[in-house]
Amino acid sequence: MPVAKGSTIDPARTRAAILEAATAVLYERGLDGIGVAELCTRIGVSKETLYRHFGTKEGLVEAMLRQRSERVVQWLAAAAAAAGDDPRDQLAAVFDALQQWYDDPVFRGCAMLNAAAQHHVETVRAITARHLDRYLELLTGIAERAGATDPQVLGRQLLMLVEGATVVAAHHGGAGAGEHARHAALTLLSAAS
Amino acid sequence: MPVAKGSTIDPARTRAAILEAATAVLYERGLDGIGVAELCTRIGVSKETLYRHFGTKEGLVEAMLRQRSERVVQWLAAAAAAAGDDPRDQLAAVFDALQQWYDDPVFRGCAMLNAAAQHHVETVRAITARHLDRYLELLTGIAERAGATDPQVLGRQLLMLVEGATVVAAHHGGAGAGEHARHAALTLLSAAS
DNA sequence: CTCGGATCGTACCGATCGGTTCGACCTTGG
DNA sequence: CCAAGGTCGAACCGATCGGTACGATCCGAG
Repeated sequence: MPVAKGSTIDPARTRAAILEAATAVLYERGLDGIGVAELCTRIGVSKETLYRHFGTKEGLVEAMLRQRSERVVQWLAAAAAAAGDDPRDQLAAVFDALQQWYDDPVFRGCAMLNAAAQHHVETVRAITARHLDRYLELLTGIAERAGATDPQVLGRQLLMLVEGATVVAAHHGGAGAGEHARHAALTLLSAAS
Repeated sequence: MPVAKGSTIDPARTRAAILEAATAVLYERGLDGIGVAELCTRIGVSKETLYRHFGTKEGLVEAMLRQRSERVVQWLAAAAAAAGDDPRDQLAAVFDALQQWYDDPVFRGCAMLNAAAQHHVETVRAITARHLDRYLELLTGIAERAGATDPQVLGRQLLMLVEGATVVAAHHGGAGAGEHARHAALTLLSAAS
């Protein structure tokens, strides 16, 4: 479906639609795995329009990574919040949500880590670092509420489990990865409080 | 330093030297972050020589990933073996070795994972999967010798910790990552036996 | 009804890509 | 001492890259 014909009611809508469609394609093919020309035909938009909205391919990539990071973190936070007040339930809910993600046929690992692995550009690496920051914040919060002796350290260990589970799921098969990681996380949580 | 002048005593030596030098450059710059021409000048070899030995840039990448995977796994296995007979000591030694790696200024994450994140080629993904297999084998062996109830599951959880620690160290700062992961690993090992 | 702007499609740009070829050189084995 | 072959450096190839320019089209606001 073409993004728009002629003038669109709202240019911002066009930008959002491009971002949405480009995210899917770039995640599937890799940032350097598809050229701007083919990308444009795939998402049904002209190069001129894309470049007016994002200036540069890098600009598009950055906008997409920012949006994606935002969404993923909020999604996990929501899953935790929906699990009730018990920090253990919240932690379990995070890994259950991750397992859901791993089971998605289009799952190809963490988009931010994939991007940082290929683009050594500073802004991309900064977005990835910020992404891990927000993960860490979420997990440290759970550790604190669970009364961990050292919530900072436990949070970081849980972050490693989250990222490790994602890596293993992406490159070694995702079946049961979330469950195994959840079990390990709860063990660490028990031992640390 | 040029790899050789005129005919070399041993063409295999040339190939090994190219592999060695190319590995460092490609790891630093990313597989697609440098062209074959610049790569050749950087490592002091002509394109013709490189192409005769590896046929293709992909061929070079695959050879380099295979060698690298081999070395990393054997290095970790050696570190574990050198720690004595106690499985706990062996596990701790693995994470101490990892911390050493994280502290290396040229550390840029796991080369296999980085490669798999950008090249969707099947052979590259296969090398990465095989790499994780060997990691898993090492860790499961430790879990078995430690008398874990379910060595397969514990091995996979330890694999997640290893990969997670590497990801965090690469993208979020490596200080203390190995120690935190080691502590978590020993906690899991205790809880599982 | 007209005007301004968002869009399309296409052609085009210079640069770089991976890969090939060739003549000259050097070294080693016979 | 000479032939064989590994190597170099540079030229060269077609393809593709990210990015720009332009005329045509369409739509909404006045």
